[in-house]
Amino acid sequence: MRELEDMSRDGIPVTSSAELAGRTGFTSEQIRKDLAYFGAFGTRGVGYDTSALALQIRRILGLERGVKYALVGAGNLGTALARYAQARIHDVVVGAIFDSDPQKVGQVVAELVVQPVDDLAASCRRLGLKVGVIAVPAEAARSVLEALDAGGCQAVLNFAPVKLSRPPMHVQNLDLTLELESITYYTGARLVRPRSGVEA
Amino acid sequence: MRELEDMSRDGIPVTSSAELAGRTGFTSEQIRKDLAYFGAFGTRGVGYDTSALALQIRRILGLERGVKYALVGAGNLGTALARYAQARIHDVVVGAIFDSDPQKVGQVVAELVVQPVDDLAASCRRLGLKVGVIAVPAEAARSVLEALDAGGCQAVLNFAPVKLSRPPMHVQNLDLTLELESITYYTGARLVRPRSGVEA
DNA sequence: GTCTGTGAAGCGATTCACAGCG
DNA sequence: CGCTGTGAATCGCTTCACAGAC
Repeated sequence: MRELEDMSRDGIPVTSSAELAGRTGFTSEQIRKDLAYFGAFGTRGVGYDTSALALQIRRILGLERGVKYALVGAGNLGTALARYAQARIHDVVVGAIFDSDPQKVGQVVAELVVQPVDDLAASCRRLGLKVGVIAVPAEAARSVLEALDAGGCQAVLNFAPVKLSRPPMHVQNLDLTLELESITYYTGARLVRPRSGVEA
Repeated sequence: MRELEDMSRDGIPVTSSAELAGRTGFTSEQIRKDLAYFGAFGTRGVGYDTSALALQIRRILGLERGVKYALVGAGNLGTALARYAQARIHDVVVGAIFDSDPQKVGQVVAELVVQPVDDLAASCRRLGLKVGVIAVPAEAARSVLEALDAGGCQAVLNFAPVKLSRPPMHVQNLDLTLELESITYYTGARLVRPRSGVEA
């Protein structure tokens, strides 16, 4: 979607799955197959209309009407996420920020006043927030998830280093500490050798 | 590894793949298979020694001798990562922080003085840093990767919203904006319906 | 001729199922 | 008897290859 929008902005009206492949690192078949799950968006013998396809993907992702999410945790990571998103993305935007620390409540982060976590569920309902982002310590994560559920959130991105799950919600766990710890595996001096072709 | 260390700390000396499965959300076969790639660490009929297995995994990941990494970008995300890691993880630790902004250079973040990016390659070599973390804007990411390569880094975690790759380095791309944008897909009101069983 | 959309083949990863060992 | 370690079966995703549309 990003490449398509870049191309459209640069005045390139049409592209092919092969060109997109070159720009994204996926294969052309992969791109065609993925699109096929949702419909047929190209013209045989020609390719894809960059702006039209970008729009379709926006629609598929549900980004049409700018999504607002509940950001829980106004610590370092939470603040980074709020500012980051505010600066870079236009379609996904922080709708409200929450924190349990009375010191943080009332402060302004990314143009929003930090709310007490106790209001989380109620605020989500009132503002109609369907997406939550958890950026709190591991211990607090589970209860935050429950509050988001109670507030009617359907999708959650969890940055706390615990694997959370709560059907039928969609919970995406993104553990940065894990990421940092596993990357070291790819450091040259291997101390334990895998038995066969690992190395993915 | 984390569960094992928790259990060991809590005085649980032995566990089974089934118990680990329950605690982690993986299946027991998955756990056994994964371990099998690297050797045989359990005792049939008994299970695994929690502390011994944790140690083996540490060794496999190369976490034995605390890894230090080069953190490039002392912005919001970079700062969050530095403090985050400093507080939570003990085995993976920031070795040096770099930024291109003269205003930031010289400032202290997570007990380290921010260095100019121009010194990146040289500092990596001097300090023997093999892991790099990129937390700079998209435009600057590619040149940072090149500098890390020149500095002898072998594994890189890239937070900039561009897909980077540079064999034979191992580059892990972790695009938070992408993560934020895709999570919205799982929001109830689906506007485009997938053709078959998507929904992974 | 070009490039999409898609059945069919291929392949790696997960799951099954059980032999082997304590 | 319990639980690991592992070949075999299965599954689903990726790649191939080509018919169909322009």
